[in-house]
Amino acid sequence: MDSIRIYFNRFITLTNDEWSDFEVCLKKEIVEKKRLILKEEEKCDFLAFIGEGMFRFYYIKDGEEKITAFFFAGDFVSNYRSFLTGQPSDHYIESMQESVIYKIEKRNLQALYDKHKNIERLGRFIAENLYLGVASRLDSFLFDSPKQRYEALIRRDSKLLQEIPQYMLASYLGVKPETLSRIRARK
Amino acid sequence: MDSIRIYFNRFITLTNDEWSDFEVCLKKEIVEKKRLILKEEEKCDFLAFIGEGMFRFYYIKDGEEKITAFFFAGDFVSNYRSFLTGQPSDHYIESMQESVIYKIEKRNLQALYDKHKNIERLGRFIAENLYLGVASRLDSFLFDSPKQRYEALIRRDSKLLQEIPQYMLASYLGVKPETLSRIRARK
DNA sequence: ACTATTTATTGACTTTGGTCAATGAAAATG
DNA sequence: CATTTTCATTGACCAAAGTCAATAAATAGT
Repeated sequence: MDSIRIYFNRFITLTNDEWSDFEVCLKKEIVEKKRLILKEEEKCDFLAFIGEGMFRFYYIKDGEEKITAFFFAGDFVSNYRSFLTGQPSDHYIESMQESVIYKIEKRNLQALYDKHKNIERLGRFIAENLYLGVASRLDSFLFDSPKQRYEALIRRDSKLLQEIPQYMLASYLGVKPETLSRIRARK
Repeated sequence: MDSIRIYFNRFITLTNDEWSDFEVCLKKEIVEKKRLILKEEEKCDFLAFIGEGMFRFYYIKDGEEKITAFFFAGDFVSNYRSFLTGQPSDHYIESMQESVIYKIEKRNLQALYDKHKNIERLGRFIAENLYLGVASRLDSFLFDSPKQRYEALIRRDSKLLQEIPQYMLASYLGVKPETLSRIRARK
């Protein structure tokens, strides 16, 4: 469990006191491949820190799976919108490999926010970080072509290319599998 | 100045003590129409609370203005990415009407974060709120057509339609003015 | 190793939004 | 109020992504 503590130093260094309070709220779970950890209509009452593995965050529109995001080791996976607002999720979260996650429930996190100023700050850092992620993804959609998005993706995140089937990448890029195949062909 | 305090109750109720510390950091500015409050390449070291007026947040690509967001009374306007990361802005922020803003500088806000737990929390709420905004905008781009985006826009935000010229709305929706005109025509 | 299933590619055609240009309408300016 | 400039609309054409369908390649299951 202590191995995941270092991940948090990216955001903030917690004292031993703060960390031990935090740690008792973390529930470790082993998740098999292709398991849903959140279903549509469910309220998302947790953040899950990914120790190992990866997840996809998708919803279904007109019978088709639309992938909004992927999450990897070191990320928090959650439907953050549902988590924040209490509204039911419009997305599914599915493991793409056998994974290890550490869940923290909303009510526990809120208690920690109340108790420790530093954890309140950690919560801010997490929100700010998620903001930056989604903002830069929005940017790539706003005014780049699918081809540019694909090229930016392989430049930044070659990990994605190796582990994720192409039709899922296509969905993530907002195009059809045929189109992604053609983008790759003309090069 | 007190009139803007009530806006904050949307996020959190500050004590008189917290508020007075906050208030002294707010610098009121009257901004004429079509004034840039942030230029490209500048570091954005402030959040500006909008008391009156509206702003557009845009950048220039291939000589064309691309509008990423609009901000209205009650919003915080800023290049939040630049504010958080310290990187120079890739966007401009321009007033679209004569406006009244209350600026708070990053270093002052950080001092307030340190001093008052409640303001630290306010900072979290602001980040969470901005996250929700950009996430729902990303959603509309991910898998809706321009036509669906336009219709969603007029359903939610008819204010936009009245005050904003159509070619700016087009840019905001990610299409050319001609296309938006045609979308409106076929109905 | 063989089979069934899933995933990726390719072709022909359609749809949609972009481009360029002309025209009309509205708003700003003097 | 007249003129200029900006903004919105429309048409003809183009380019890019979607659709539908066939086939090939890769993967999983037995």
